[in-house]
Amino acid sequence: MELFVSQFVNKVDKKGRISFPSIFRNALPKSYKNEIILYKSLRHQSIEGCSGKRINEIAERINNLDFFSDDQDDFSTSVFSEIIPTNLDKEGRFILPENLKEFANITNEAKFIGQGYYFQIWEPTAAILKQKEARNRLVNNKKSLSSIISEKKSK
Amino acid sequence: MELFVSQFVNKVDKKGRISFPSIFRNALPKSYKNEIILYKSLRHQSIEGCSGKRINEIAERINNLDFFSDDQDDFSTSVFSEIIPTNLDKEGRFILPENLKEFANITNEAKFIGQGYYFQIWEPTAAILKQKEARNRLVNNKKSLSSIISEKKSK
DNA sequence: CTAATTCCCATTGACGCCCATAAAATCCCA
DNA sequence: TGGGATTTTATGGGCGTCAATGGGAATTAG
Repeated sequence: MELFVSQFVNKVDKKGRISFPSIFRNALPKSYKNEIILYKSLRHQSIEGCSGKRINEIAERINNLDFFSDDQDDFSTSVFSEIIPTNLDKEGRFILPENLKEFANITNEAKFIGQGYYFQIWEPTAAILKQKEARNRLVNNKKSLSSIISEKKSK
Repeated sequence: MELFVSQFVNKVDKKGRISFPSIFRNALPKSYKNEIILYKSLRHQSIEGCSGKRINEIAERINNLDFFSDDQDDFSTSVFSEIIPTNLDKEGRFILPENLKEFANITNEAKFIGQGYYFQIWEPTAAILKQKEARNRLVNNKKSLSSIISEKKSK
């Protein structure tokens, strides 16, 4: 499966449009081209997004939670009721919904951050802070990193 | 698996391109020919890189982390947003991204250093210093080297 | 009918594709 | 095995295409 990787700062134009980065477009599954799913991050003041295909996979995972658990209900509410399916135009742009822009403090520019199977959209300055923190945690935590990166582990 | 070995100094041209050494190209997996992944080294002021295949293997492990964990988000940011997938042209060259060049103080020339499963790209003068230090540490520490080698044998 | 959204066209700069050359490495045959 | 012939590699540069961006026209929604 293709991954969302790397990072890009793009501009929001007068009409509220912004280009979805080219290599992110290429990471969308063929059968879900031209569609992305947006939602508020549960952890940060930022927007998150993914392909329609991934939403279906998440639905499965949630469905596998205990049917009567609070988690199941909370996630159904938080995730499914809040997601915003969005279409890309022929130039690969989409309209950033006003309430999401406010939530993430985005005005003229936004930074796309690849997260593998999903992506995030940040106000550029806030994104830099977030990345520094993540990198620090990584450096101070080499042991757990190496267990992820090292060759023959897991599986 | 093929390894990245030996070292080469190549030139950065006006367009910012540089040749990926021929024997490094041959070390790329067939299904990931023409693609390399670049990122800032966590240890040094240098660039590191690997094949796309390796990144996909890491992605799988991260995706297997608890879906709701903070670690999952941290790792995704630190790994996926910081890597830069890059294509080789038909002559085996690629564009050295400006921010990575700055990070490693590279201007006209760069030194490729094979590290086995990955490689490094250094400003040539800095590379010489680094290699001397590494060699001195090894020579002053033969005992631990032999223990590394015999460990491998016993596997 | 007004406002929002999509379509279409234009511009600019970056990048990929192609061709060319010189030097180095490899081949090959007497 | 020596040395010329061929292939590969590193490098340079022209040019077409594509991505990001802007804005007018057309279309849809309410």
